[in-house]
Amino acid sequence: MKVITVDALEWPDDAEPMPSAPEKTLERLSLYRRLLVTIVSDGRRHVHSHDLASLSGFTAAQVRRDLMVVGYTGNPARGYSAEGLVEAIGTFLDGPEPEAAALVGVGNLGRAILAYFLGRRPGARLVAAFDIDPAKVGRVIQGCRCYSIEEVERRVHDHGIRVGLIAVPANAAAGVADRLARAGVRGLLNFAPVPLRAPAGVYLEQMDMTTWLEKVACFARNEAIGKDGNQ
Amino acid sequence: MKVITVDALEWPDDAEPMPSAPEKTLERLSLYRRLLVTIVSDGRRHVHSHDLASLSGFTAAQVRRDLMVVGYTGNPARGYSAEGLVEAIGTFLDGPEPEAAALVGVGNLGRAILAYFLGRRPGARLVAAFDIDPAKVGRVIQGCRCYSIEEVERRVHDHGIRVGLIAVPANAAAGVADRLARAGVRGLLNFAPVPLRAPAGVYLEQMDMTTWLEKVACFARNEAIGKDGNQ
DNA sequence: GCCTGTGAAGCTATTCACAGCT
DNA sequence: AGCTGTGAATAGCTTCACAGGC
Repeated sequence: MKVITVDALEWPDDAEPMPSAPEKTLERLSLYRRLLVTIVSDGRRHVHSHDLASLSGFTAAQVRRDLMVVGYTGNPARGYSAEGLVEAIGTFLDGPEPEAAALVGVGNLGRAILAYFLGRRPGARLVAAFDIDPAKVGRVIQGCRCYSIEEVERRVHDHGIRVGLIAVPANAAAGVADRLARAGVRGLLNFAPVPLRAPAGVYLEQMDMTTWLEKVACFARNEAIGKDGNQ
Repeated sequence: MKVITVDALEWPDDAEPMPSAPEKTLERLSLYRRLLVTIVSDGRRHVHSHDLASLSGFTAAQVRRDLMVVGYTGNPARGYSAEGLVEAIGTFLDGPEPEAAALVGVGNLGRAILAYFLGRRPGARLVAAFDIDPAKVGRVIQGCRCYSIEEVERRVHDHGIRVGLIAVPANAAAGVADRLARAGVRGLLNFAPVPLRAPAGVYLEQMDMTTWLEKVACFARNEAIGKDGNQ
């Protein structure tokens, strides 16, 4: 539905209590937060939009726009409180508490993913991993307990998992996506090299490395310009 | 620079012999190609835009627009020749021959990346891997020979490598990006969990898993709608 | 003076809709 | 009847530019 008056401009009608924003904005917010965390741990108390801009590679205007959607308001003299912003972005992105997530497929890629998130504490915690290989079941791999895929429904329910990462071979991916969706997962990150059709009501993000590689190769070939790479 | 007449609309002025297109289009083309390859190997000779649409999850109009930029023209009765399209997209994306690419960092993630591309033949071939760990140097890992990072300049030059994949720890990433750029690489795919500033003239793609996870988590929390996930 | 917050303008991307072909 | 190719319309995103505050 269209928005009519200037002041109702904020969210499209259906009066959700909690926020939502353009995908791109969400992505940038996620990055700002991480930059801010390091700023805070460096002992700085305040940041200006152009600080975040130069750290992130976006423009200052863009940064301010993005911060508008989280509703955190700075101060012309001092800028934004770094800590305050981290918290504001946190409640915006994560809500009251970070989501629980599960990884399916503990092969090469799966282990790399676990290692990647080990020690980081993003807006989601990897609380369980699943695999069919009995040799992996029961072990703790990169700090994450591995269960049999057969337990997926029960554990998704018990842990309140709403996010699933798929890192299984191509031919198994669609089945896993379905099974996760049926178990109650609402968001999927697919690392398998096949395009998945998102089950109804679940948000699907495709991690398509082949596409990215080909895109970069294409730009590399044609006098690369774009994104940050100026000129 | 602006484009003036209707018929000059094709490419912005500076008369490059070879193509260029919006990033998003490139991404979709890459996917179409892979879908087409499986269509061809299933023995089908022709496809319609809506076939590609339903396989890829985009709209038929979108597919046709994208194919416009590669300049391949179909036929109202039969649609597009599947083989012809694969080839047309191939020459558009890859040019005369696929780019040579190098991976830096053969840890968990690096190995997973090698495994991922092993056997696939996308628009770039992984022809060399580099690491500082002497234990890895000289070995062949997932079908790819591993060299000392010290050889990077020489090998990049010798193999004509123009694409680099960075899979080193966060603190080493910026240095590696610089070194690759200085050695002549024109496109970078960064898997390290830090935002890199692209060296002048090189195209940089950030593989930011944390961002993606947080985005998916955010949508999962908020009655997920978006992308494909209908309703 | 330099910063934030934000309407308004400018771009880019997607979708519509239809002429032309078979 | 159903498809492609494509101008025109729409929607979405980013940048500009400036009012208002310290």
